[in-house]
Amino acid sequence: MAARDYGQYCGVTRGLELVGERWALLIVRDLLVGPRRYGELAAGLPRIPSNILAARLKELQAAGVIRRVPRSRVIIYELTPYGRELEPIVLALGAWGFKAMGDPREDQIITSDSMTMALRTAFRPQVASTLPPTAYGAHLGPAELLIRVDGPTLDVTRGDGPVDLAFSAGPQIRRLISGELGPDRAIATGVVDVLRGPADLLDRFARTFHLAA
Amino acid sequence: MAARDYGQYCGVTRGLELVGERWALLIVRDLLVGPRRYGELAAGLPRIPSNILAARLKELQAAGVIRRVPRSRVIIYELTPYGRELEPIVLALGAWGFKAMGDPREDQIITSDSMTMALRTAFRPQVASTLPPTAYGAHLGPAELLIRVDGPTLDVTRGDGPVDLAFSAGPQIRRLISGELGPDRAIATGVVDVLRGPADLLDRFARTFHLAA
DNA sequence: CCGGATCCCATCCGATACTG
DNA sequence: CAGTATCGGATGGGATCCGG
Repeated sequence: MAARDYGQYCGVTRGLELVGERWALLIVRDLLVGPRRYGELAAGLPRIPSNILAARLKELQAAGVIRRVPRSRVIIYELTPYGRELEPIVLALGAWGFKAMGDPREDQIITSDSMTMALRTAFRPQVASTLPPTAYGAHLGPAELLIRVDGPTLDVTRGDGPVDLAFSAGPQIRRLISGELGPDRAIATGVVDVLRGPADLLDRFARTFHLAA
Repeated sequence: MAARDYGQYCGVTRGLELVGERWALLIVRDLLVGPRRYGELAAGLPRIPSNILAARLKELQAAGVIRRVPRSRVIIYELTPYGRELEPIVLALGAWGFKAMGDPREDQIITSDSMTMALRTAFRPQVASTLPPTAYGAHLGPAELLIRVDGPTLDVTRGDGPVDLAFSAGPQIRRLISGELGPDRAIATGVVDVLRGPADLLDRFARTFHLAA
């Protein structure tokens, strides 16, 4: 343990010792969406070697950040209350990193958990409160998300359901979230493809989810 | 660059690519206190190898987080506005890590920059507003800090000056900040040693600086 | 000195293969 | 499905060296 330790008695160094290793905070990010099985985590982090995932899970468990729960023949990993306290930090880091996102590269993928957290980051509860409850079905690359906004509360789940507006988009949806592209231009340029429902609901979506770039 | 890249198009991964490397966020932490020279950074991060420090400075510079400023024969590193936006994240991570700090080990040191940031994390402006302006001189291991509280504003600098209360303490001061130890018991047990001024001002200090454990 | 660059070794990570 | 085992290459740690 002395090797990876920073040798300082300081809250920041302690925090980094617990979740500063490569991949660790991304595991936390995905677990913030919900409990996950080993294979689900591996699928959501496609480039993580399995030995690293196994090692991180053990370390995070030893650090009291996550818990390994055997549940009816399968093993589930979930955040402890202490681990859940990382949520504002992960969201803030996501908002900070969002500003440095350029255009997507060919080899960069979108996962449903990362998009879910991005939506939570971009969600503006006070704006949403002024708008009628709305359900969106977003097909974002391989992820199919059901986004339900009701007043100041947001609920994002995987899968399908009844929606007011269904659309598909690629990584370029960032430009809609950042306001770089208006909803109408997003549709005109093909960044967003409306599948079902009135296209002007995309404006409501863009006002509900916004992140500075 | 493809090696250390996470392969996802996501704000969190982007943020981690910029400041997620080992030591990077600690360099940011120290620069949040103020601009620093190479040697000052090296002194504040005693276990960092010089090649790593040099490499991180270049990477952070390329990432737009810090700036290298030649100033009258010496080179100064300082945060860019974008880098300064990391402050709430570093403070939040420090508060989170604070909860996982046990008792200090022999080989763990305290630096003045890390203590300065810890004080900023623990500072409670709304409490301080109700108290008279106060200057503290804190001798924390090798760090001598001049802590000036005036209403909701906090100013921490290195060095000496006129103070209302001067005290010295070691790493155990964490137990005072966390409330685990009351001011009187902190003095009685020798955790805090009052050097000058009325000892009851330590109570004011403890109310001004508090962090949950 | 200050601000690094270089070298060498230990450790960690990534890719793939394998197992209960 | 949930991990271990293994191995080459990348990265970090520590010491030393160099140019201004």
